[in-house]
Amino acid sequence: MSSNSEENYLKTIFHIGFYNHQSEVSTKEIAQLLDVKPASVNEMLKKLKEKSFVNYEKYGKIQLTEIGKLKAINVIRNHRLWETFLYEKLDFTWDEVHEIAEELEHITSKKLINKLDKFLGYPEYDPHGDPIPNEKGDLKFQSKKCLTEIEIGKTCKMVAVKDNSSPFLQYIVSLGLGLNNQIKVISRESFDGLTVIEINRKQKVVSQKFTDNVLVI
Amino acid sequence: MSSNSEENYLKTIFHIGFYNHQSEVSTKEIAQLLDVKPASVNEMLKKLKEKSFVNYEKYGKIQLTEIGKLKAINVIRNHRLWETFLYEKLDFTWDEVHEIAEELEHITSKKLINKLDKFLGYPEYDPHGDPIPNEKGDLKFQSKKCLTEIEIGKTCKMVAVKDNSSPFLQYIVSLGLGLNNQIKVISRESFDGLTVIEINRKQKVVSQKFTDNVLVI
DNA sequence: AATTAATATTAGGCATACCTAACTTTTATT
DNA sequence: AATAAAAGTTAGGTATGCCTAATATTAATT
Repeated sequence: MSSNSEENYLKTIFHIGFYNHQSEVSTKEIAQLLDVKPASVNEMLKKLKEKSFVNYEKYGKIQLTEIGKLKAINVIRNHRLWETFLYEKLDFTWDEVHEIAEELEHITSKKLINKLDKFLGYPEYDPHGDPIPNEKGDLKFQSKKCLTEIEIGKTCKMVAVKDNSSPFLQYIVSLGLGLNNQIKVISRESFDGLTVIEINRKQKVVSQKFTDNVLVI
Repeated sequence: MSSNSEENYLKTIFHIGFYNHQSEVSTKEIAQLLDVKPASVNEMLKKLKEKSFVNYEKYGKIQLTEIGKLKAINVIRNHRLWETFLYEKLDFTWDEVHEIAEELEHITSKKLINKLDKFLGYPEYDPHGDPIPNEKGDLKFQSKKCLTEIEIGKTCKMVAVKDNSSPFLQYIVSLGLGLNNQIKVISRESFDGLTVIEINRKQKVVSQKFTDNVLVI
C-alpha cells in the first residue's frame, strides 16, 4: 500500500516530467509544487527508490520507473474522474473541483473508480480539458500550445489550463471564457507579452502570465 | 481540523453510547471496535479532552461533549450518504458499501456532502436502514427491536442490521432477505434461541447470533 | 476484608512525514 | 581554474498515532 503522501509525490514527479516533455525532474521543483522543503523531498525519494517507484542516485537524475509511472497515472485517473463527477453530477463550478478531488483521488478502491467511470459514461476529458487515462494507464496526448505561441490574427480553441488554482480559474470565468471557447489573438506587445484577445466578439487585454497558462489547439 | 483518526474515535464513542442507550463507554470497548490497544485509546482520549470533544477524568467516565457529539454525527452523516450513493448510483451491493464509505466519510468539504445529499434526493435512510442525520445533526430515532425479541407467530419488517460486516450481510442476502422484507417468527427453541422464520413463504432456521443482529419494527 | 482478576494508565519505542541548520556537490560566473 | 551561487544531502528534532511492558486503580470473588 502507498500512503497519500507517496501518491502525491509520484503524481507531481509525473506532472513535471510530462509538461517539460522530459524526465528532468529536480528536487527543488518537486518541493515547490508540493509546498514542502527540499530535505523532505530527498527523504521521500529514498523511500520511493526503496519501493522501486523511482530510479535515483545521489545527486543524480530523478525518474519514475514503469511501476511508479503507472501508479502516478492511476492517481491522475482518479483525480480527473472525481473532478468530472463533481462538475457534471454535483454542479460544482470549474474552479471548485480541483481541491476536493485532491482528497478523493486517494480513495483506494479500484472497483469504485471503475464503477464511477461507468456511471459517468466513460468520459475522455475532465472539466479542465485534460484527458482521463483509462484503466490500463493509457493517456491520450493532445498536442496543445500555450496561447502565448499563437500567431497574431489566428483563432484557436481553449482546451485546458496549466494552472488549476482557484484564483486563476475564477479569473478565466470573469473574462467570459470557458472550455472549448474560441479565442482570436488580435495583437501582442513584444516588450512584455501583453496580448489583446477577442472572446465572443469582445476584446480583452491579458498578461503573458495569463497566456502562458492557457492551453489551446 | 480533526484527523481521520480523531473522527473514527468520536464516531466509535458515539456508536457505543447510542446502542447501549447510555453514555457508559469504556476504554476497552473503544479499543476492540477500532482494533487498537487500550493504551492507544487512552492517549487519544487525552487529546480529545484537550480539544473539548470528550469529558473525561482519569479512571472516570468517558462521555462526548456537545461539540464532540456533533462531530461524530457529522461523520455518520457523511458515511451514510456515501453508502447511499454507492448503493443507489454505482450499483454496489449491500455488503460492499461500508468499507469504501469508511474512507469517503473523512473527506472534509461540507459543501460536497450537502451537494451529494441534494443529488441523492435528501434520503432519510441508508442502504442498511439506518437513519441519515441532517445537516444540523438531527438523528431520527426509530425504535427498533432485535428479531430475538419478536413473539412467536408475529410478523415484522427488517429495517436494519447491527453487524455491518461483509460476511453477515452476505449471509443475509443468501437467505433471500433484504431491507424492508417481512419476517414471520414460526418457532423458537428456548434452550439455544434457534429460531425458525418464514421469508417469502419459505422457512429457514437461524441462530440466536443471527436474530440478535437483525433489527425489525 | 483480603485477594485475585479485569481494566486503565504511564513510560519508553517505532514509523511516517514533516521541519531547520549545517554541510556537500554541482553548476555558473568571473 | 578559482570562486561564488545554487541545488542537493545529512543530521537531528517535532507531532501524530500506533505499539509493548510495567504499574496503578477499580471491580469481582472468595
